[in-house]
Amino acid sequence: MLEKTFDAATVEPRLYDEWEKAGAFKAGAGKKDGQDSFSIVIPPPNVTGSLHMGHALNNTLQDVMIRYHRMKGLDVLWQPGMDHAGIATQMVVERQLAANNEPDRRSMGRDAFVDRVWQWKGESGGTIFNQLRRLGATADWSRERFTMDEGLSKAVQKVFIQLYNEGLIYRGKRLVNWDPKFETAISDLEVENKEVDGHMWHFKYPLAGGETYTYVEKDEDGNILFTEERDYISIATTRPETMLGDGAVAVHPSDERYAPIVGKLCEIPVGPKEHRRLIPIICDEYPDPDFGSGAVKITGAHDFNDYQVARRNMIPCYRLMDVQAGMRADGAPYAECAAKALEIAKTGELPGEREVDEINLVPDEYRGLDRFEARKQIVDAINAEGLCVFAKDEEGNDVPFVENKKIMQPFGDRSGVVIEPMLTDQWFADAKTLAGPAIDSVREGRTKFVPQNWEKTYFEWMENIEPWCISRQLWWGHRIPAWFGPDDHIFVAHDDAEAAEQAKAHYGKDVDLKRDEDVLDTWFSSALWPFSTLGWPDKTPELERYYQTDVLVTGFDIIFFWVARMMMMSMHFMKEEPFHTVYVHALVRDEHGAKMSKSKGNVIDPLDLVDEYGADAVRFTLTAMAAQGRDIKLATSRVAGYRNFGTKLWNATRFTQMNGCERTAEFDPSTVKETVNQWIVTELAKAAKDVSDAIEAYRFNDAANTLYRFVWNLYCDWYIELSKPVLQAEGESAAKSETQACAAWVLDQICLLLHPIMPFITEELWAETGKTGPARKGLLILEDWPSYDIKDTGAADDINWLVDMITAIRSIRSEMNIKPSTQLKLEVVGASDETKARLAAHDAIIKRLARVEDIKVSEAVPQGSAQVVVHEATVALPLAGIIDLDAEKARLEKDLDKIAKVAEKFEKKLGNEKFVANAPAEIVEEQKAKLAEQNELKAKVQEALDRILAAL
RNA sequence: GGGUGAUUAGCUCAGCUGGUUAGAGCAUCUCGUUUACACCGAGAGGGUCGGGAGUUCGAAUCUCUCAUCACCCA
Repeated sequence: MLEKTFDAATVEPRLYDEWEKAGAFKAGAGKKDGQDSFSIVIPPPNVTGSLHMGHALNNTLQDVMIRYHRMKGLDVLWQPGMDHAGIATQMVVERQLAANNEPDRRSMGRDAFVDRVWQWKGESGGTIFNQLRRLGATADWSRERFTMDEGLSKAVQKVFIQLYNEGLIYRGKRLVNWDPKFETAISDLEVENKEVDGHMWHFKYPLAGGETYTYVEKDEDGNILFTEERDYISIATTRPETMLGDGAVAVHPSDERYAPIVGKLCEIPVGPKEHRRLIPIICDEYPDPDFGSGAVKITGAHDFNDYQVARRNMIPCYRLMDVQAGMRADGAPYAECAAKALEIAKTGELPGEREVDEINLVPDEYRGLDRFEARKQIVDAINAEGLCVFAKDEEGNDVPFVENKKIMQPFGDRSGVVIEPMLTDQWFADAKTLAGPAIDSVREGRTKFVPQNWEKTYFEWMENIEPWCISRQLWWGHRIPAWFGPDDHIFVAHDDAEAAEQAKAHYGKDVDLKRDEDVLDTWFSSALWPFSTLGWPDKTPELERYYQTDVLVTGFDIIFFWVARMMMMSMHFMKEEPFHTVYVHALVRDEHGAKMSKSKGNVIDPLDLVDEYGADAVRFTLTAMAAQGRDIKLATSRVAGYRNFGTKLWNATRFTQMNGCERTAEFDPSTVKETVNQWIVTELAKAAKDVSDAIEAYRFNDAANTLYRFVWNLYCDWYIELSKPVLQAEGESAAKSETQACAAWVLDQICLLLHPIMPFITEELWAETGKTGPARKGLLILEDWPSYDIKDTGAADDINWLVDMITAIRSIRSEMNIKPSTQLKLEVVGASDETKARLAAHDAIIKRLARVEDIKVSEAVPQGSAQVVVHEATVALPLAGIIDLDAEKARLEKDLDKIAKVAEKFEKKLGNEKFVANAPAEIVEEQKAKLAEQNELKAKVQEALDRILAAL
């Protein structure tokens, strides 16, 4: 006999072990001959990561599909693995070194540090997989891959070399997002733009040689508002320290105010007086004439917009900062550099990227300062010189004009420090070219997004894709297979020897080569995931069998990271999409819809939920809430509710055990005789089809809700209750043994259907109910997904009538305050032959469930009865002297009112000529039938009311 | 500023291609040891589907518009 409740905490680990021992997670476990494959590659979690709700949802849905398809007999592979997370992992290990007072990364050297990272990985990496096991995830752990393992590294190398040789990877000096804490380039997806309090300073850039012009401001109609003779142009900036690197001042071509001075030079109002730099005033579409003064300083090396302007207009980009975002302290003294810059400004001739980069325009006194300290000093210096724009304070004094305003500032999502746009040498992949086929795949429907609207986001991003900066200045990652000759000529090769060979051919002699220090972006290796994990570049049977994979399951916040990159690389190297479907699920938020974050303290740890409610409840909750196109607001009450659902099923099984419901080998659902049994098997077949359809259509919530309804509302609330009179009758009968077998059989089917979502409790019940009756083949996890050939015998009509009858009597009892213990007598008036037959057939059930001791068919309603209309018949409860006639009158009136309202709706509809003329005939018929039904009901209730009125 | 999505019972949400008497769970109220289950059962109350306009015989569902909120990108 079962315990009263399911003990998830002890059962779950035991079952997980059994599954694993049975080899149930292995690729192809339980596959049927001739069946196709079904494969999913896990979106690789980060080796430093631990399980959060997003993972829980993501992996639950994958596991539901995996378990479902495995049961369907497909050759299933769920390929697990992790990525090496360059920055995050390096950060974790560096922190650990610091905490242990060990030498830092630089003092221990690259090789020792990388060894140390591997050591860390061996000890602490991948905790997330143990957490996924607790959720019941059935990935094929024996095939776990890691982006840094040998095979995947080989794939990365091959891809890099091939793309380089195809001209799709190149090296160049570009503006990239620079993280000064980690001292590496990062992708713009790793940058978080946040609104912070900032300042906007307004400064005067004096015109060269003391020139003046008439500054005129006009309103929309051309009326002059303000005129002033000026010897400067006014600039607004939020970053005064970058003024040192200005290459120009730009104004909009349509801006008449500055038309007189376009093409002239102006002076940057900072630095030693004798070396003030002159820069040109140019026209460009970029400045917004209505914003600030309408004039914008152009600092190509430190701002993405300025960079574009600089490139368009041949303006030099002067780098001002070092790798830690301190002001540069290298190179020639300021005087020398400033002179070179002045020369460039005057001639307009742009030297090479390298030469420009050697010019350090940071004045000597600011060299080596932190950028924020430099900012402060520069502002002070300009103000002291009176080259700021002035405003009046409250007392009418002139004060420097500084606006306090919100500005968007980029932060590194890992480091949390302000990201600096920085001109550096990096490797780039030609994402635009690679994106082409990937865009076509989706446009031509070879890969579909579910829900479809995410296609738009995908296109948006892919069509505006920028060159992908793939190099990182880190030590942990795939080192770029490129060597530099003495003249910086690049040799891309598989190893030193090959590079040396290439160099020898190039130079005609042996030379010293220096290998590139940089590693590749983690996403470069993740992009290969769908095929590299299957063994590419080798031609493995796995690749043959499981590529293309079926579906990628991911959150929308990560479409760019995973989907886009996997699509690009797969199309290029495999010539086939990595997956035919991308299922994009929601973000899990807290119950009020706020994003879960550590700082808010509203994080729900999925493992805490598993501890408290069991993995099945957590899985069911996430599945039931995974409606397409909506965020999940997770309330723990919901999880508790689904835990209760599991207990309900558990206890239903317990009931069947107590009532001799054993499985029998010969039970055949298509030949059951009892109406109740016919009904439940028909409903089961319907539910099973709905569940299959829902899972295949990625409508996971529908699958969960269908099961919930079937198990609780149909099987437990009605089937079991309706079966009780038969099951608990004395002695043996055909009806009893059929019902016993049927109840057990349906329970088996429930276990099968529910297993993908609630694997543990169903497996446990499967074992429990397997202790009697025919022996089980094995574990539930490897059982066959059911399908049924059960014809509808129309039993549902009968049962619906029965349910209506019982509910009506219960309702009346409750409303008339009849004690539950009171046994009533029932008189049914105006019953059709069918109703009479049903009354006879279900006599015992009605008596039991409605607590009635006697049922008879009568000609007339007895005086002083409570009455309720069930279909065509009036059910009278003779309660003369007991019932409150006024209350009964009120009840019937209320009823009547309700019916009248409904009837009115139909009448109105049918009274509309246009409706009758235009609506499909079947709809009109349906409405007519409904109206007739309501009218009939109304008449009966009216009669009942009349009888009460007569008795009053 | 651009984009996307949301707005349905007190709360969290279903409601797919327009035809339901607008549903569920939780919460609420009343009743209940009818021995599978109080992590339960029975019954009940509760919504002019964010506002407005339109298309249509018919709109929670389609269109427009406004409002509020959220997220993404500038």
